[in-house]
Amino acid sequence: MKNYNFDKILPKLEKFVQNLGVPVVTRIKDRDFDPFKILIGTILSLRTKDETTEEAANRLFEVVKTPEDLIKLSEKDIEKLIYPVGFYKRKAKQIKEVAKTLIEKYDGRVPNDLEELLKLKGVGRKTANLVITEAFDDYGICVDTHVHRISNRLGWVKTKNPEQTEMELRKILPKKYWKTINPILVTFGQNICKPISPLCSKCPIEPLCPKIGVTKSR
DNA sequence: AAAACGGGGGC
DNA sequence: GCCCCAGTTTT
Repeated sequence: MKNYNFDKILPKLEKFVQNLGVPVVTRIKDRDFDPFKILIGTILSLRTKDETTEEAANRLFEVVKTPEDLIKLSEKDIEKLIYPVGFYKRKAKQIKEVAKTLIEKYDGRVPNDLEELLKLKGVGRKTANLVITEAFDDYGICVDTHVHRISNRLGWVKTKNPEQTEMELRKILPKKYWKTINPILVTFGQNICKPISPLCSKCPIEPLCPKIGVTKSR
């Protein structure tokens, strides 16, 4: 059995990011733990900065509380509400279609099921797993580019895309870390273990890191 | 000035 | 597997 050092690394990183002086990224602020708002907010957040997402989500949710509210709006109206986010035209179309599907197939509710979530337009593995962990407090592993990159650098996995990373982590990562690995590694990845020129000299787990694929500079 | 960026869809 | 998307920040 390979020694992944999860119990050495993850608790240490969790403490480290908590003491960084920046908020630990959760990607979900206060959405009243409403699965619908969490799902829609997550779609809006794709490839978009947190503050921008928040601005758009707050505007949208002032008007829209339920899938029924959302399908009443035209795509143009939705575009205006969510405007600052990237891909706003596509996202406006997607979230309206998601709302329609929720009403037609799921009685207006968000399913707590990975496969069902993945059927929704605009929902991929990252979004679906985030909804499962955040909205339902259930077991999922949300693999974004940070989790993917760092899992490879640390030698936990040897994969070339996030889906493969998720599948490998499902086999090797203790369940107690499934929910927290994303916020921990995202915050760590933004501040220390960056894609290019990572700050290894400031890294608390540097001695444990084989630095696979780490590029000092371009 | 390029490239990257907190993915996902369509092909 | 490859290409596109939209606007901002890094390099």
